[in-house]
Amino acid sequence: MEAITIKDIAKALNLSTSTVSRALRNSYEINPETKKLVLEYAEKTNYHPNPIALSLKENRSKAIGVIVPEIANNFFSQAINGIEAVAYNRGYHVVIFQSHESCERERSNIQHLVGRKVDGVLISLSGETTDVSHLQEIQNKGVPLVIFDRISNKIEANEVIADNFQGAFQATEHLILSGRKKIAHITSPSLLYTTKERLEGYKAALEKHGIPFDEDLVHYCGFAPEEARQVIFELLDKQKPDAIFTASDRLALDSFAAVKAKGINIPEQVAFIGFTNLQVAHLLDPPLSTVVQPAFEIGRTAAEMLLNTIENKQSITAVKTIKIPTEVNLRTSSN
Amino acid sequence: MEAITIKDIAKALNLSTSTVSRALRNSYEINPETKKLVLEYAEKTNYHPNPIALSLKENRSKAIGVIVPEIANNFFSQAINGIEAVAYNRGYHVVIFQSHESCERERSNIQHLVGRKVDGVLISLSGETTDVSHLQEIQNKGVPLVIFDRISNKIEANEVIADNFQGAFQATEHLILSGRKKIAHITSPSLLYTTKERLEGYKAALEKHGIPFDEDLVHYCGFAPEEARQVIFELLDKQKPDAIFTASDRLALDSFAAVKAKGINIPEQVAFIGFTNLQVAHLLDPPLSTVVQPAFEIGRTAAEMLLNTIENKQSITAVKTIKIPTEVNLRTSSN
DNA sequence: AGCTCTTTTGGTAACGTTCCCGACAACGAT
DNA sequence: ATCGTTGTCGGGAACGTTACCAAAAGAGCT
Repeated sequence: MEAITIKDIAKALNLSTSTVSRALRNSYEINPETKKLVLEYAEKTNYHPNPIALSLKENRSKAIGVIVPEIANNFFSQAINGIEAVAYNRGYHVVIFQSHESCERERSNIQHLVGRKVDGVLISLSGETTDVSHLQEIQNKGVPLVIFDRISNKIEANEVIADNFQGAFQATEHLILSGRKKIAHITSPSLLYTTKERLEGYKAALEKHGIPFDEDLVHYCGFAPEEARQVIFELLDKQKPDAIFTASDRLALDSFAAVKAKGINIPEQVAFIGFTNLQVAHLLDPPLSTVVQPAFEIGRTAAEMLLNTIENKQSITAVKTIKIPTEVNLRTSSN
Repeated sequence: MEAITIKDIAKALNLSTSTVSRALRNSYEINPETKKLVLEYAEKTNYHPNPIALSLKENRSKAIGVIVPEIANNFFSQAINGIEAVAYNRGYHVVIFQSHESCERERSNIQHLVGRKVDGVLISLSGETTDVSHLQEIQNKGVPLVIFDRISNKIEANEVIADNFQGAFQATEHLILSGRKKIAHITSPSLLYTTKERLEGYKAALEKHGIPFDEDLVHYCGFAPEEARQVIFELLDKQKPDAIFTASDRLALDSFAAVKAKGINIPEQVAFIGFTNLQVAHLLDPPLSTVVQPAFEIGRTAAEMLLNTIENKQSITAVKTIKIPTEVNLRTSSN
């Protein structure tokens, strides 16, 4: 039950492999009758060209690679759906890998993808990644690359991001306008690009409304499961904020749960707003205000950018960054 | 900036390709000095063997393929994490594909995977898949295969599933014991294996407690976004159930939202329990009772099974089905 | 000296495909 | 009749790697 090859067809029809090859590609220099013969035989025997042999010869694969930290994260799975939507329409397969927030895994994934000659790579950096030499390397090799959401300023590449500053600014300003003064910000590791942008938005809103920035109200959380809980507990005991603004899907949930576990009323005692793509936000108790990133559209845009550079509709040298607006959904949790 | 090959090394060191190849594989029949020379040069030039060439030659790839309907579904992303955990430890890459509940996409993904010579395939069937000839085909070709969660009785293969019957039975019985009599069951398309099993569990619980089975209380929902909402609205108007038991992640959420949108109190007017792996169940309003599938463990078990057959620690012919217990988490929504 | 036996290396085919080059008719034009 | 042209086809190399079969040289033996 081995797969049939071009050689098998050639032998069966008493032709040469080159003739068969050309017949299958519908070359003009093949006799229509021969062509028909070959095509019919191929159809009958369920012939499929061996993509590996093709990749070896042509150094391409009609597939693009996607590396995200964690598909269980709503933002990323939605972004992937955006990516698949355009890739599929344009005839590309999408190969999905997770870095699990590990730089080593990320490097290994990159290795695997370029080794297998994907035509391009879409990546959102792991929370551990500071050194981006692996990206620089594939870029030097000429592999088209687009970084989305979690980008890095250590490398010049095509990028697609949400307007994190705007989202954070709006969220914070909303909390201020609803009368809150001690607004805590629970956020991701400080080296992430998104972390910085959101922090800036947060600061800018404070400044605009004359509220002094208090370092003790900002807490960076790693990816350990219990970390956010601890941080929130401590925060509620010591700084006693009257509002909490969290970055990231994961932190929003963990923090939300922690505040409730402490028996603190939302929004009466503490207002809450999260930077998250949770689809159940409106079903929570109380319904959670969110800053939503246009995940699907980010994925779509990034994939379009990548495919355009792959197909040379877009020059590789002129890198650019596309910023997509975020959306604020106000619900009960923030008044 | 092209990748370096064995030929390049051979030329540079004035050796034959076969010698270089053997030196790199640390063959015993190579002079230690030559070996050292080659290894050092390879290290220096950052040589990596071309996996495509290897696959072409050896018909394998040290990668396994996973096909799931939708990674945005918690159950599947958790299962994938289980799969990756064992695959990574055993030196395999995991290539993830989504069928988006489309049989055609599923077939295309299968094609791509076997074409690219993955060493085995893990799959959970799309909601549309009735004809499993594509699976039969790859099984005939000798590609190791494990089906998990959404299995099919039209093909004999290694399978890993949750104990859907038990979960549904327990959920239904719990609703009965808490005094409910008109228990609706909102479930997935009837052709899915999980649908049938859960329905059987539901029926069995009814029967045990002498409640007649009412066909009108069972509703099958497709994958359209608004479908569950419509079904719930109609159900609440006509049959007026005093409890709802839903299958699947998606249906639990959509139904839950629909009931709330109708202004019906949970659990006072209608008790609610869902078959779901939602991580936020305890944060909902009211906290949602759930039957939880051991997603991670299902993935882990399936991957182990697959890798064992790949590495011939397990015979291909003796197929078996592993069933893993579900867990019931009772919360406010069901009293 | 002639023989076999190791040790170490090289050459080549093969995996499946495409592409370049050339071969060989048949044909019309000079 | 000779010459280019056109239409069809086959042969071979190449992509990067490994496996098999030789081959050469030296060592040790009778």
